[in-house]
Amino acid sequence: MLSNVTFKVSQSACLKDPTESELGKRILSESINLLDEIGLEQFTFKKLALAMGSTEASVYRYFENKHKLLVYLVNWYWCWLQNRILITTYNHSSAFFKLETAIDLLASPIKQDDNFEFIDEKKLYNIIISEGAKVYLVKDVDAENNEGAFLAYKGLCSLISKLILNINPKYKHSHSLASTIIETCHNQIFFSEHLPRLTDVSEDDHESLKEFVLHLTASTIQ
Amino acid sequence: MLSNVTFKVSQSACLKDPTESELGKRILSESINLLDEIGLEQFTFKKLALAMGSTEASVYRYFENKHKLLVYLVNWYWCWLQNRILITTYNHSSAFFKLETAIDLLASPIKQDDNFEFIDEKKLYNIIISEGAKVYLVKDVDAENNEGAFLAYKGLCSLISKLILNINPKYKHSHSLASTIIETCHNQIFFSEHLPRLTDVSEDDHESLKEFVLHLTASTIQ
Amino acid sequence: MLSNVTFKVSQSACLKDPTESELGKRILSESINLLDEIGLEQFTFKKLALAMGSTEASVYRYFENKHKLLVYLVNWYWCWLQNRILITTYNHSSAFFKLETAIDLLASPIKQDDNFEFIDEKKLYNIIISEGAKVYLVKDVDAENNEGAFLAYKGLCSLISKLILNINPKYKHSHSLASTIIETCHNQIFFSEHLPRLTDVSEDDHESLKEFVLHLTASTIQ
Amino acid sequence: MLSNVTFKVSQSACLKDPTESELGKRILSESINLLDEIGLEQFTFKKLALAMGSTEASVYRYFENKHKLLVYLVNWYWCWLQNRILITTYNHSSAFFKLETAIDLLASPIKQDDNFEFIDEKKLYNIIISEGAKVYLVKDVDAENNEGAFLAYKGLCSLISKLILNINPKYKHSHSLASTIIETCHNQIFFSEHLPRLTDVSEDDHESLKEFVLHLTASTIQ
DNA sequence: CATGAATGAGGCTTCATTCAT
DNA sequence: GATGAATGAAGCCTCATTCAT
Repeated sequence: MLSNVTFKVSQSACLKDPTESELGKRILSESINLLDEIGLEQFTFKKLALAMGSTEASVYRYFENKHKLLVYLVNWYWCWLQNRILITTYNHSSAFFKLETAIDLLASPIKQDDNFEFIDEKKLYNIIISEGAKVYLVKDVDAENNEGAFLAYKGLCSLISKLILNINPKYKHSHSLASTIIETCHNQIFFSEHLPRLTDVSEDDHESLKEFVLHLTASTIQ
Repeated sequence: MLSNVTFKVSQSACLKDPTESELGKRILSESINLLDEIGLEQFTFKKLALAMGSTEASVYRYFENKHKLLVYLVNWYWCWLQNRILITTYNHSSAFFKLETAIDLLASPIKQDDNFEFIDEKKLYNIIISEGAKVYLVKDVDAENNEGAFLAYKGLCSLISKLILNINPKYKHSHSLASTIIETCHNQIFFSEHLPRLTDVSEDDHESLKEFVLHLTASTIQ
Repeated sequence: MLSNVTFKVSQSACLKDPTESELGKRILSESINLLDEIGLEQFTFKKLALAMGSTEASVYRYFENKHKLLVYLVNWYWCWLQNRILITTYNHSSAFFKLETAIDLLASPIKQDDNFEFIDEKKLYNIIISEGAKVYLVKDVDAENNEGAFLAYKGLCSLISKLILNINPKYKHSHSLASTIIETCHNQIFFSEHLPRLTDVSEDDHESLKEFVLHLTASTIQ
Repeated sequence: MLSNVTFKVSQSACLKDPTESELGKRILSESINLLDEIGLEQFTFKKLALAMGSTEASVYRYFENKHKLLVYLVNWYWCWLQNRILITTYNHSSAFFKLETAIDLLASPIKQDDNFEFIDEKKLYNIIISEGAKVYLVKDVDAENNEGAFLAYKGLCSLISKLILNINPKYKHSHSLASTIIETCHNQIFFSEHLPRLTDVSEDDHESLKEFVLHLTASTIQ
């Protein structure tokens, strides 16, 4: 069954694979709850450990620091999304349909996925929207990049870029457009929830967001 | 003289207007240096005070915390930009030219402006690109919004939105497109410097960035 | 009055001169109590702050870490001793008497000195004996040496070395003998208290220690 | 064969004889490497386990803590040295030659000894010089003494003391002189490497060190 | 016997802030 | 108004140790 396809998140973000132990999975699920609730700035391993009924030291066995933990979660999302796009478009040949599917998935909350019962997809989507950009907006982005922290993002971007080029092989800015599509989907949702005067999208109106991004994309590629 | 047009940054971000004292101006100029150098996460009032040859207590007279200081600086940029767009397009009637001018200004480093000798515009532009989004990607964005922290961003967005509507009064997503233009300009520069596989723009190739954004904008509006 | 002669301990060991504030003096006197009581390994700034009724943060304003604090105290001793030797031998011309005086002072507990009411000289002497060598027996001894951490020891050693050369200008190992005298005095007291089979000196029998060291010194120089 | 003479290090320092298993020998050899490299303060069982490719728990089966491990290594040195002195002087009758041999061995790096291929003698000698005193300069020296932690040092001291008394049976401070000889040899080497103004011995000039100590010893005994 | 996982405790350090001058 | 000193709280991290296999 295709939906059973699984994936490995880059191990560079963690010291020990959290999906391979009960404690590790609890770290993931509780950190998603806590990040969603209090945000990255207020999030600490001490609070996480308290919420989990464990200790900071135990968390440190899995993740060097909270930034690495966020990198892991965001990578999980990027991997999951790329996977989803591939699965959903598997039997289709229309490049346009594939691109539409990608935008659809980007603009909608993560579908609950029973393969990952330790991930609350709705909350993780909120984290992506509110904290996602912070994985790269840091001073040592270059060092982290060298460690492969953004390979999944690049993979996703490359996938979308190829769909764009399938539609119009002569389009010059396929990578830029791909990353713009990704960032815009998340940004516009954030704005719709918190700064409505920066968007025309209403809160939870994912259809409208999709329409905006799809029209922008289609127009740009011609 | 038009170039003498000045502006007031929203006072909600600061306890005391930093432009009205020598110390205040030194806080602004040194914090720009330091933020550019070490980034927001590593930036503290202690380090700032040390760099200034002053004390933390003195900084606290002007800004409640480092986040408010960043809000002040980013607001300064938004005000300055809106101002620049207005000045540069003052004598022109073409809506398209005006929009092109806005994109040009967004995609280029801030021009050194002798009215603000305490601002190093090149460094501030770097800060906008690397740290700008962090002013709103916080848990208490709604509270800050109520205090008016983002009025300047909304003003800028509204200005661009109107230019869009001047060109095509029927376009449905003028605000979304406006904020997308703004965010994309900054994002693509960041990617060009740190994550080149997410963009087609080369480092410092502002012309190429402009071309991408302008084409995207024009295509989208029709 | 000669006995009023004072001195400044090298400031490289501290961030802020502890003798110039009440808090600083309390740090010195309480750290002497605590180091004497529990030893360097068990000593922490947290315990010191607790004993002082203050906070770790306050201690950190004066000393970077416990090692620097020990360096300060040991330097204080070396300065005090050199001073004492100079004062006590001021009016004398016999080099041999001077050397005898130096050994006498090295082999005896520090005399209570009213110029430094915040120093418990008896306890500081215990610290010198038990912890003194640890100021240089560390991996970054070379870096600390460059910062001048051992200038006072070198000064003391140089003083004794000169006394040796006054007695026998042809003696080849005056510096080695000087440092041997210093270290031996402290070592033998430690052994007399804890490992009596390594010494012939009985506990608190400073006369016997003096006799041993003086005889060794005199014989060696001839 | 005399050179095959072996010895047992006091078992009080360890929970399980490290020389009787492969893992135990690797603990010894890797801890010598690591102590030489980073010093006792920075040394932890975690780092040791990492360097060995083993786990902290495994190390704990052999040694209670890093201090006990150091005690073991230093005792090994003391036993080895006493052994060496005995072997080297076995066929000789001159007490003076024997004392000279002892000083020679104390003042020189440990000779590589093929009976102990898991001991890097050069590095162990460095550890003795830099960390040796720390085995007794601790608060619970008396308790450790009762457990027999310093029997080997006392044995070595007693041996040298007897050589001294062989030369001059009336000398009053043979134990003090013996411990002074031992400590001075190590101290002067440390000074020659790190604090040259405290010694006349040049780095690696073991001949000069021997000359100094031998002259001091001979003069003192008469 | 050896190991991998987990943890309680505490170390060191800095932050953000207040107080007194 | 500006500053220097002090501090409470908390962050981040590591250590030493135990447990279960």
